[in-house]
Amino acid sequence: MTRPTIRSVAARAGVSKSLVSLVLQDSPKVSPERRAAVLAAMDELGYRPDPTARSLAQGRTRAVGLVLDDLRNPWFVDVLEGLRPVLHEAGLRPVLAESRSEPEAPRTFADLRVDGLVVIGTLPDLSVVADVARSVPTVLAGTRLGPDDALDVDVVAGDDARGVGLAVEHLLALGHRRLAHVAGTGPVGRLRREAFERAVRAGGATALVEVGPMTEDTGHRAGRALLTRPEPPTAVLASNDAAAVGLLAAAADLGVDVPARLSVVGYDDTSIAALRAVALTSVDNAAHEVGRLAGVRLLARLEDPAAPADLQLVAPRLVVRGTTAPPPRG
Amino acid sequence: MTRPTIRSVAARAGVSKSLVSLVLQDSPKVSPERRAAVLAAMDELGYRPDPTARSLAQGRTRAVGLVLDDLRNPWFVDVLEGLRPVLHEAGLRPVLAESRSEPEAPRTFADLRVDGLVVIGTLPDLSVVADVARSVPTVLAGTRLGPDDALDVDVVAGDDARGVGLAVEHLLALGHRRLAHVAGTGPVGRLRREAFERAVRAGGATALVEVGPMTEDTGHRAGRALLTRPEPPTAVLASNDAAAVGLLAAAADLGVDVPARLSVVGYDDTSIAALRAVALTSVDNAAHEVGRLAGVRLLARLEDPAAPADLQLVAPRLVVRGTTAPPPRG
DNA sequence: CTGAAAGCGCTTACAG
DNA sequence: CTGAAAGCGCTTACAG
Repeated sequence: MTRPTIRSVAARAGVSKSLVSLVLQDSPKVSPERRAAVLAAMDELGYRPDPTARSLAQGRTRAVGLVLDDLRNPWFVDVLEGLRPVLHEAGLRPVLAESRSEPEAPRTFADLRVDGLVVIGTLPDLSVVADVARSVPTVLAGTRLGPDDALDVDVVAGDDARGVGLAVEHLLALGHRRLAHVAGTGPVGRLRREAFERAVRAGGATALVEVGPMTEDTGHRAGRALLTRPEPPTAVLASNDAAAVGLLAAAADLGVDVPARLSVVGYDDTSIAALRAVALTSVDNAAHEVGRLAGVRLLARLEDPAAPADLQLVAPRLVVRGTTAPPPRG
Repeated sequence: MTRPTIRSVAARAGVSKSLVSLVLQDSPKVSPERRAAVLAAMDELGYRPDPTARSLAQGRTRAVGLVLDDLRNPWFVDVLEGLRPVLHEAGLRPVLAESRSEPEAPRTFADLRVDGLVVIGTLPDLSVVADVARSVPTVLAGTRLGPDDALDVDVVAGDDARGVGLAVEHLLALGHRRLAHVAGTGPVGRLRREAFERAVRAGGATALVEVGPMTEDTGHRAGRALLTRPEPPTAVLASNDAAAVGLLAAAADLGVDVPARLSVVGYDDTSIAALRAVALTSVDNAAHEVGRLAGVRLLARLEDPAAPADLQLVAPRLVVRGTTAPPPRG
């Protein structure tokens, strides 16, 4: 009971092997009668084409490698959700890898002969990607290139300058005059930080900055540092939601009431922000849309590999919840 | 500038095509000198074997399909982390799919000719898996078979009866006498619920039960229902951490202090439980170990497809944090 | 230990 | 519209 092949289908339908192949490819050169006969034979035998053989013959796998740094970050999953339907519709099948546990993932994908590569979020090191991008069409989603990245690829990302601007404007409008930022590292961290300082300065307010990896722990540590200053800030913008949650914990530790005495804003609007017990005001970075556009971009790139690399920014949106309020009086 | 193949490598090394193939397979039949020559040629040409061609010739893909229901549930990611290294060491490459967004994933994997399949966590419907498991070696990780599942496959899961027992014993030891459980659906939900009722009864205490899908929302709703009863419980065990977080939110809404007036225990000990702002007492379901053992089980199954199906239970562990305490006096 | 040949299951020109 | 042939890049007996 070996698997049926085009050979057995052809025999059963009383046609040649290549006719079966043409039917598989929906070729218009096949008469309706023969097509019906072949389809019937396929059905009777339970035939399913072997993608391995097809890939070898066609020289393309119809697979797209998706690399993200950390499956635990729900933001990545949002991007994935926007991306997946686009690939699916194009008959491409996503294959996922987490670079944190498999740093060589982009190269592995290249060896697998994927048709394209999408890198989601900021990777600690882009050099492997730079290498692979020379032979595989590649799109970066939800991250930005740094000045040192020798990489000429399409990029789709949230407009961080605007997102930070929205958050700062919200806080300024509430009346805050001492604002702090827990900044992340990497190109995105730098962009957000610069936008923060620019926006706060433009509002004539004071900007404090703490820096660290975008984790709960960083937020907690930064929170303690900021809140024990002689003149603590009345509002903090975190580099992401995890850091914001750390800030909230630090405030709780120190008996600082949020939002009465401290306003906190997160970034990315992940599911953690929406938890009732957290209710974090956060910048929705349009992850879903970033994913969708990255997919569209990759398809365009597959069509026209020679087109110049493109940078596309998606407008973010501020989601106001329970952690922001006017500063305490006096 | 076409990719190098064994053909070009052979030409460069001055040997035959098949000799190159033998080197690729680490065959002991190759003389050290020739092997060195071939390896040098590969290196000079930057040769990487084509896995597509290899799969077609060998009739195996060395890929393992991993199906999970929801990438957002961090518990799944923990299982993945335990599983991945085992597969990696065996030269198998994991391919991930989320059944929530791709219900046909198991069948897709079968069409791709994966060598094996691991189903992680509870799927809403196992019928597709049952179908695929007939032709593809399959292991279920972190879920249990229901009485109606016509499926004869290996299962590796946390020992839910024991885990629930640990939680209930903890609460009884603290002095609680009115315990509630927010039960989930499916085989796992049923197991946990039965274990809860058994353990509470054995302790001579009163057991209340609310049922619903394992979400924050269910926890929130159940919390309101339980806490507004004439005689509310003093402790609640949730079916998972998400539901427990919903419970915490309901308690906060109603001004019920946790843990002074209500103890809450979660299940799975996900990263949410460990957040400082949550500090949830939870049952560590040994997700990592479940993943590891599922991998080991799959390898054994690939070795011996005829072996009888096996059920393996992993001992859970209670992680006590800040949401449990003795009941209020009086 | 080595080399020539057939084959894995499909697709792709190419001649009818 | 159809059929016979070659080829995708490997592996696998098989004869030397």
